[in-house]
Amino acid sequence: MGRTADYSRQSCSIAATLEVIGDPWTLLVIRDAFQGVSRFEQWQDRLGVARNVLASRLKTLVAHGVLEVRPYSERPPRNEYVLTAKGKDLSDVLLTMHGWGSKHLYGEADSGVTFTHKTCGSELSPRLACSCCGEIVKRSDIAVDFQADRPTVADVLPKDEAA
Amino acid sequence: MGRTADYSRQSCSIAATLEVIGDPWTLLVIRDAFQGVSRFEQWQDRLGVARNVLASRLKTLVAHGVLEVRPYSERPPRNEYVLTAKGKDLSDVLLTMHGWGSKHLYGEADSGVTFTHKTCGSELSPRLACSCCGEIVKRSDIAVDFQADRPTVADVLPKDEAA
DNA sequence: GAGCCAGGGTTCATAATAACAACCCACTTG
DNA sequence: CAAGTGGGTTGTTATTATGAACCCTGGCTC
Repeated sequence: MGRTADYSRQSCSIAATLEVIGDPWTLLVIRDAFQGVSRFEQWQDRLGVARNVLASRLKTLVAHGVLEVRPYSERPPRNEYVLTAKGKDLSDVLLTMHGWGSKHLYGEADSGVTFTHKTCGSELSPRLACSCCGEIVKRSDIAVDFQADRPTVADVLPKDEAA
Repeated sequence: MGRTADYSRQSCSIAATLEVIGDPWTLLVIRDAFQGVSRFEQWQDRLGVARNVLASRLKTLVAHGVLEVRPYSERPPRNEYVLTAKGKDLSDVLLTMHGWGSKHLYGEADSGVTFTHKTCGSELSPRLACSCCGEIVKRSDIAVDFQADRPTVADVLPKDEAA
């Protein structure tokens, strides 16, 4: 579901990732979750997204294991949504996008949020490093390898469940 | 234009970035551009996206300075589209998304493409590093700073031009 | 215990997009 | 000069998102 576009015939983890987080509003929902938002009304207030769309996005993020439902009240039954470990791992994606937007759209760190790297005290402008050797990766140092006959996005994601 | 969702009232470089690359198919267009695709028919064949949608995406990517039109033939007038420096800087976003998808959707490197870090020879699983101190960034080492009264996405992006 | 409020949704009708198919134009090739 | 190719545009139809209204559970207050 989500956007009309159907990436499921591709065999690519970028396409698969977009199948999970590529719907309109989804990444902003996740961004807000990193800033501590966990309840329906909070997201609705901050984003101004239509309530049915928000409900649908939360549902599919839960289905994909990015968010987790947690009841925080029994008597009036109420749920909140918190990031799972899988969801928290999306921080790199958000930071990278923040870095690109700050550099190329806003002029360096003029948007509403900046990140400070606590251990060195400087403002964080993230670069990619190789987890193996720790070196910062240059585009020219990357070789792309294609493999044939890999599972498609459809093979790898849960069957669609949205209402 | 693009997706119906309108992020332009926000003041956030993630939202601004999504305004540029958040439309359906857009990131896959860019992914293919990194793999050497530069012509209309190539994208159309690989993605299966509707031709009018593809034309619209290329147009807005050019308008945002991510792609650049370059005529490669005069006599039958023909254009190709190549990544600008700004566009090439999106490699980090794609690599990060690839990393997340490989780890959490495919099981480690089982998707169609992998990246090798040439200088150390290992398969690249990208981590974020601080450009200042070079250290790999842990989520817990990041402090988030909010500023008030920053320009909104609408202030920062060119007026919409799409057909 | 009637009325009102809050949180967390669902259910419509309507507007905006994406999909799909057909068509067009400028050549090139046989 | 008929057919083909690259790069689109122009419809029409199917899907989404928007927006507003409504619902349900329960608490609060008078």
